[in-house]
Parts: sequence; structure tokens; C-alpha cells
Amino acid sequence: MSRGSTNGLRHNGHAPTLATVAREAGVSRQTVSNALNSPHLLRPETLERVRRAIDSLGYSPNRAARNLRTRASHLIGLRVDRVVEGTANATMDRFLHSLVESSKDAGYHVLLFSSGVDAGNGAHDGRPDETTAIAAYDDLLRSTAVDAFVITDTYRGNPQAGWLDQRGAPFVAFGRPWDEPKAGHPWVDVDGRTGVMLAVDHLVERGHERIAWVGWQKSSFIGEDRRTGWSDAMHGHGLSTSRLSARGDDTLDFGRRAAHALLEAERPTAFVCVSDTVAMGVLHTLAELGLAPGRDIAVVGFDDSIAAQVAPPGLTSVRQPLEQVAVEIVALLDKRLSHKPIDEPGRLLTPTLSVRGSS
Amino acid sequence: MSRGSTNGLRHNGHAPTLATVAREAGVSRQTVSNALNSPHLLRPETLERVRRAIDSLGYSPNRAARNLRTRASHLIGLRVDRVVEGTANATMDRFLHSLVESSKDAGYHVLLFSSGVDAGNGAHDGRPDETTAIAAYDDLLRSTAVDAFVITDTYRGNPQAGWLDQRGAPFVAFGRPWDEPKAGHPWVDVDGRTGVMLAVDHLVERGHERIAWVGWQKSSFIGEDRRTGWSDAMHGHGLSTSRLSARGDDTLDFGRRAAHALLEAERPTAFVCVSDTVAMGVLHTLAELGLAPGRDIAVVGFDDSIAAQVAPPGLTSVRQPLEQVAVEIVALLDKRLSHKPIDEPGRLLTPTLSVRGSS
DNA sequence: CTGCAGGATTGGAACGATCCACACAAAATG
DNA sequence: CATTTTGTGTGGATCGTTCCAATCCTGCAG
Repeated sequence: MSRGSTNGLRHNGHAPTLATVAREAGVSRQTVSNALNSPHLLRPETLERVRRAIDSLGYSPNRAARNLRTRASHLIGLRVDRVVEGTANATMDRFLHSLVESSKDAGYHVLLFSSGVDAGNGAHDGRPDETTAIAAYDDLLRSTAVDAFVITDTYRGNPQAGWLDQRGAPFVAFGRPWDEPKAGHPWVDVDGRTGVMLAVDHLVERGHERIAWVGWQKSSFIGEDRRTGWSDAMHGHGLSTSRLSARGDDTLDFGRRAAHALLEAERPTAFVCVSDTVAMGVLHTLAELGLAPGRDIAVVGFDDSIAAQVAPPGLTSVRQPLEQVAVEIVALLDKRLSHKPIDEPGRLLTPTLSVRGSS
Repeated sequence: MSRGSTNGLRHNGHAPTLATVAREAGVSRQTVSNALNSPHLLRPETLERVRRAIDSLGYSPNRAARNLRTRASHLIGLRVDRVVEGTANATMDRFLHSLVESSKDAGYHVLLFSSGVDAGNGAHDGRPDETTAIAAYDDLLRSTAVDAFVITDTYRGNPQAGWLDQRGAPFVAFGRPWDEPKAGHPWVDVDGRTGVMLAVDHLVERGHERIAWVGWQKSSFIGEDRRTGWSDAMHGHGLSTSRLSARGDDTLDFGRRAAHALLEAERPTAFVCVSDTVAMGVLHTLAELGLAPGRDIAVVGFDDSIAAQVAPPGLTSVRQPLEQVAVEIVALLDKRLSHKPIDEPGRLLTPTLSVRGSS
């Protein structure tokens, strides 16, 4: 191929391929391939020679060609939902970064995609969105654009999980299969109940007895799980929960109203909230009434969002171990993709409590 | 999409290929390919026949094969930095989603990657990190894993931009080439100076005259640009800026200390801050001193972060049009990749002001 | 009737990697 | 000594698509 020039091979405009390296090292293509994928098959000195050739040419295997032959993309798909403004659950950032990092260690990259149609209003009833979401998953699978998925939105009945499962598509869920406890797919989740119990224990230790719960609607599996943590811990300490609970949606405004109502009727000395968003709403009410959080009344949130970290006086909050969640997810994914046996279908991780000024 | 006939998705184990579709429609492979990529070449009735075959088989072209042949991956690489905890700049979420969305419209997906080494401490001196970052970019390019990059970290001299430019790699930057105004690469940025001027105008309208600036160090291009907005607007209104400015790093603590010092020495009635993080620090000080933000003293931040939206009483903040930034970036990227001429190398977008309780 | 432009369609040859079956040595086995 | 085993290395064939050049139509002018 290299016509004329004595050294050839360099700066000829084309990126080096396996064949280029093979010629340079005086071996066959297959041997170079083995040097990369199964080094143990080569004699040490041959391996060394090939590696030198690879280095000197600056060769990296072409992903597309490898993907075509191996029928794998080494990509993990993650759907990014519409951002809901005005809520504090910015857990995504932390999780995302950690997921990218652990994926890299396992030899994968993360591919982001969206379902296409932005649901016009509040994310609570996204029925039409779900079908387009499934279409997006389906398309990526059929075109072999990704090897597997990580799905994160398992709150309330999750059609995607069931659909993917039925289709035999590999995926790991961040979140339990609440509505179908016997679902076969692997999952990783954080034990919200225990997290809230930590919060209650902390408050009791600080001398609180009238601790109120500000949560989500009954239809939310996650919300009810966390609420269980509150009621179990309260009863464990011999405290009453009667009339100390409010439920609503995940908005500032609900938190604000719930705090008003509870303060007026029952005079709790502490609030445990299902989310930081709701907790921030409670803080709004305290500010309006001239009550100092942490001194007059304690507040605890859930998610350890950025808002909890920076808003004065600092919001005590239950922190999910998102880094570890990502690691576990990738581990399960890797097992699934290399057809190794998965001993336990789900892993439940324990959160911690970040104590700040609000308690 | 998949038609109702008995086969739909045929479960013969193998996914349908171009050849399968061609056989079904009674045409050649190439014709099917043309039906997908250059429909105008087909006679309408042939096109219709091919499309029906595609639908009935549930065919999607294999990405890897296409990528191999066209030498393109249709992926856009985005590096996700280490998350800095305790700062409010969670602009990433919004930008990311919007980027994914507009990429999709242009036929691209977003691939996330990380540079590999987590810098141990504050993101201010990431020198060793930069070389590994470049290695990551290089690897993705050589293996043709991505077609182009979006780079977002153009604060302070940015080695990646220069390196990518020199290498002839296509990319668009979110952020001006501060240190090299004549750099040839396309970029999109937000006019921070104008944003801060909006903030000052707003405060002046509210009757403030002693408006302080709490900013970043002189070495920060972005910080100084925003600061110019403050001083220009102040002078425009005939107000003095003397002794009303403080500079430090992007931390809660700096904001807190700067507010203390300024309040003691100069008694400003309003603070304009270079970031929401710093602004939150100022709010901490106000809370400590028993001053009510918005009533006793006004505070304005920058970024319209989630914390600004939810922390009581709501932090007035300059909001970057991240959705539009993403759209412009993808537009430029698309032009760059299809070798269309780019009329203007950079686009500067104007932010808006989100007014809340703190002013 | 022939020639011919042009649009519509086709089959072979890539793209660059890995899978597969086999060749050839040296070493272990009967 | 013949034969099997083991360790290394090889060249075709293949993954599913698009590029390329050639071929087949069809209608229209000469």
C-alpha cells in the first residue's frame, strides 16, 4: 500500500487500522486484535512488539466496526426527564456523574435520550408521555444503539419496566418494583423508611416529642414508604402520631400550607418532610411567622439537595447514597450483560442524615 | 407503528436487516437504503411499498453498520465534571435536558463521559486534571466514538478548546474564548454583563443607591465581565461604586464574610452577587444579623438555581436562557458537521431577571 | 425506427473490527 | 517412535450498512 516513501504509514490522512498496526508489527490482524482483547493468548515478546506498534501509531480501535461485529454498543441508555422547575430534587446531577464514572470503569459510556414529547404541565399524569417513552426505548433497542438501560422513574406503576422486561431487554432500575414485588428484573433502591427513622431518632434525641409528618399523597409508593418510617419510629419511641400528618403534592406551596395548618391546630415542635421541596415550603411558613428554624422549630427534609445545603440556616436532610447506588447499578448491569448469575435481584441501600442548622 | 398482521415483530431470533426488508418488498438492498436516506430518488409507489415492508417487519437500521460505513457516530460528546457539593450552580440539569432535546431534533444523541481522575479538592486549580481530560477527548475522537463535542468549561484559560481546535476536531463551546478572542471555533455564550445591569436597574428602580458587588477573584474572566455590568450600570445611574465591592471564591463562606465586612463598613442597602452560591452566603449573614432579605436589604444572585427558586423568601436572580443556548449550540454543531458555512463564529444571548422576594 | 438523455434501480465492493476453523510448531503422552 | 495435547499465530468469512459505477427502463426528439 505505502507507495514510494521510505517511512510511509504516517500522516497519510487516514487513521491507522488493525491492518496498519499488523503490518508495522509484522503480525496478522487477528494477533493485534488478540493483543487488545485476549492478551494472555500472546507470547510476551509478541505482545510487547504489538503494543509498541500500537503506541507508535497512536492506534485506537474503531468503535463502529467493533460494535458491528460484536453486536454490542457498549453504551448504556438513560432517559432524562423533563426538568420540573421549582422543586428541589436535583439529585440527578450527583447520580449522573457517579453513573458516568462507574460506567467508565466497567467499559461503558452513558447515552442520554429523551422521550420526545414534553408533557405540557405537571409531571403527575404523564399517560400520553409513556407511550412515546416506550417508543424511544424500542427504537434504541432495535437499532442496537444501546446495550442496556438504567431506568430511574419507578415512582408509581412503571409501564416501562414491565415492557422492557417482557421484551427481554437488559436493564436495571433505580427504584423498587413497588406495584409488582415479584418482578424479575434487577433493581437498586434506597431505604426511605430507614432514612426517615434516622430523622425522627435525631429529633427525639434533641428533645422533640410532637413531630409532624408532611408527605405525599397516598397513591405514592415512595411517599407511603417514607411515612412508615415516621410512624414506626414515633411509635417505637412511645410517641403519638395522631393528627400530626399531612399529605399533598411535591410543591413549595403544599409545604407552606401544611405547615400553617399543622402549626395552628397541633403546635408541633418539629417537621419531618418527604422531600426538600416540601421542607422548603415549611421554611417559608416559618419565615412568615417569624419563627427561626432550628431554634424555635426543627425541620428535616429528604434528598440532601443543593437547596438544603445552601439555604440558610442549612436544612437537615436525609441523604441518599447516590454514588453507591450508581456503582451497584453498573455492577448489576455488567453481570446481566455478561450473562453471569445474579444472586439477589435487588439491593436496598441505607441513607444517612446530613445534620444542619434547621435542627 | 408495527402493523397488525400476524407477524409484526417476527420472533425468529434475528432482527430484520436491510436485506430482509428488500426481499419482503421485492427490491434491492440499495433501494431500501435510499428509501430511508434519499426518498426523493424513489418512485412514489416503490417508496410506499418499501415503507410498508419496513413497518410490517418493524425494521430499524443497525446503527453500528451505518456508523462504520459513514464514518460518523451521530453522537455528541459532553464531559460531565465532578460535582462540587455545597454550591448552587445546578445549571447543568436544565442545560443538559435542553441539549438532549435539541440534539434529538437534529438526529444526534448525547454521550456523557468523564475525564477519569477526580480532582481531590476545590475546582480552582485543576491543572493535572486537564491532561487526563484531553486524553479522554482524544480517545473518543480516535475511536470515532463521537462526531463532535460540546465543551462547557471555558472559565479561565481553556486548554481543551485550543487543543481540539488545533486537532481540527469539531466542537462548539458554551462560553466565550476569553483568553483568545480571535479563536476560530464557534461558541455560544450569555451576556453576563447585561444580566447584572438588569439586576442593578431593577434595584435602582426600587430606590436603592448603595448597591454592593460581591464577586469572584480578578483572575476570573466571567467574574470580571459580570462585575463590569455592575460598575457600568452604577455609573450610568450616577451612583458611586467606591468601596462597595468585594472579591473572593465561589463559596457560601466567602459570601457570608463579604456581607459582614461590607455591612459593617459601608452599610449598603442591596447586594448584587456574581452567583447564587455567594448570594446564599449573603443571606446567611442577613439571617444571623436578624435582617429580612427583601424588606431590610435586597439581594440578587446569578444563575436562577433551584436554591434561588425554593429558599425563602425566594432569591431574585439573573436567569441564563439555557434552553436557547442549547438550541444555538446544536445549530452551530450541525452546520459544522455538514460543512455548511458559519456566518458568525459566536452568538451572545441575553439573560433575564427572575424577581423574587429577596428584592 | 434509432438514438439518447435522464430517472429509477441494481449488484458488487468497501468500512474495520471479531469469529471461526485451521496450520504449525513444541511439548506431553502412550 | 507415533500420537495426542497445548500453545501461537494465520487467513478467510462475516457483521449490516452505504458508496460507486453500471444497468435497466421510459419517454421523446430526430
